[in-house]
Amino acid sequence: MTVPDISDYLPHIAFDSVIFGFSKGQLKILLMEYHATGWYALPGGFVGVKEGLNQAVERGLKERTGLENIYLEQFYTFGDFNRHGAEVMKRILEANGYAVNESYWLLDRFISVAYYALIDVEKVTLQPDSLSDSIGWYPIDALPQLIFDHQQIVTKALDTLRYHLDRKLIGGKLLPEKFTMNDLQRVYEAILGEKLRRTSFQRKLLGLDILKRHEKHFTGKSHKAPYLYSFK
Amino acid sequence: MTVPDISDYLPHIAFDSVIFGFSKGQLKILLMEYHATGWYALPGGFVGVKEGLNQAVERGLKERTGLENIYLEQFYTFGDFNRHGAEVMKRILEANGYAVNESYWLLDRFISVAYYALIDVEKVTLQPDSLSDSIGWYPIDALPQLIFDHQQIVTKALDTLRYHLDRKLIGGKLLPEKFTMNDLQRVYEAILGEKLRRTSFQRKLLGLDILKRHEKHFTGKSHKAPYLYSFK
DNA sequence: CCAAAAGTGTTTATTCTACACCCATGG
DNA sequence: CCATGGGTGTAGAATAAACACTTTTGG
Repeated sequence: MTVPDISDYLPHIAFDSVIFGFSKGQLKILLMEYHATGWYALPGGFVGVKEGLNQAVERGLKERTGLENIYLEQFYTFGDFNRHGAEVMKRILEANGYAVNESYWLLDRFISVAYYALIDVEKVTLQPDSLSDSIGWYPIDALPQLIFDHQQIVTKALDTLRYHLDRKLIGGKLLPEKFTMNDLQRVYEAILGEKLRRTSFQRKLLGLDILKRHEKHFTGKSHKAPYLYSFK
Repeated sequence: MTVPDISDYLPHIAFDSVIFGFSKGQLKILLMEYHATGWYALPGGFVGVKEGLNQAVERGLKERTGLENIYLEQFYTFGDFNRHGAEVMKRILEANGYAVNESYWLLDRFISVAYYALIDVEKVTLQPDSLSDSIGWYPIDALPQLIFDHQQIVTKALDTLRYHLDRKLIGGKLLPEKFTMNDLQRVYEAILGEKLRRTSFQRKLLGLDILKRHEKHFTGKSHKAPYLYSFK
């Protein structure tokens, strides 16, 4: 079995994606589980020699989720010398049946550009890569142990997401096109990790003048039907 | 004359620094002028094969300014495929007396991690690199034309600096240890590009409880002597 | 005593918060 | 007509802005 070839990619440069989704009231991210090792990692990839960095990340995201044109934001580049772990990567490759020698490129030191993405979980069709036997959603507050510095990357992604939440008005990117105010509030609460007051939240978001009100959404429950909203 | 050798550095990876300073009421940045070409560029460099990314940038900053332990913040990684310009780099190298062939590493495509730094201009001793005949301060609103995408990098650095100004309380990093409230206000005005109200500014900054008041500063002018302040 | 600039007090405006109240819905 | 959750009105609190006033300094 031949090992993946480097010649098409820039050496020492990688990207990692923290892909956020929201379901069952929880904020979750996508993780890959590597064959036979029980190790988890962020979905990532490499940059083609004639490919733009952002394009590479978009390509990687499409390969894993099938989605295009999704909200994507670069937030930090991790470049510590000791952030890689050659022995970890070697175990992963060997568990996949590759025989690698010490100079194999995947064992090298990598600088990784990290992005976070916000997607509607209903729209994705998950697709593992060749080294992983599964890809799935894990709640942000109950993640398995991650390889390398990926936990640190997740933490920084979450910090950045919270930081951007009120400034870039991105809360709705985790929901379908139309949603109720209560849906949106639960997204905000999951991201911020705290309860918000219903009336204040409603007033604040309506005051921003970024929501368009649509028809009412009848659930069959015995109470007033909420309006559906979308972002302008 | 031999050309610089790549073997000690990671290929295709660079960093660029937008080094801000404040003097004569203006916000300025450091630029290098390349020999014989009349071209200007941000000070930058490359990452040693066994060197951390942040350490590389700190090293580069020390080489150009003599300063250590300065405020430094990574803000974006530029990775478009067409951001480099091999013909520009070739002209620069040739103007320095290097004969380079088409496959020379400095002509390759680079991904560049950009940082901004805030320094006290009084503390620096400027030092050009081997390809430049000068390094100097240029007001942010009257920059010469820059090579590659360096103007875009500067613009994004300034956006980020404005964005961080109130959140990270970094205005004072551009001033000496002790300064008057008026000094600080002029820094804020230069960064934001707008006039601020004296009394509101004073109250706001004192209200943040981050300033320590010292002795009065007598200038010999016929008015009340202002207090000196430092950051806690 | 005057002009200039620094520092502070006070009033006003604005924004946020809390709570109350009313509305719609299905059982 | 009741319970439940959704939407809005309003009063109070907190914050921010605007303006006036006082203080200090050297000529």
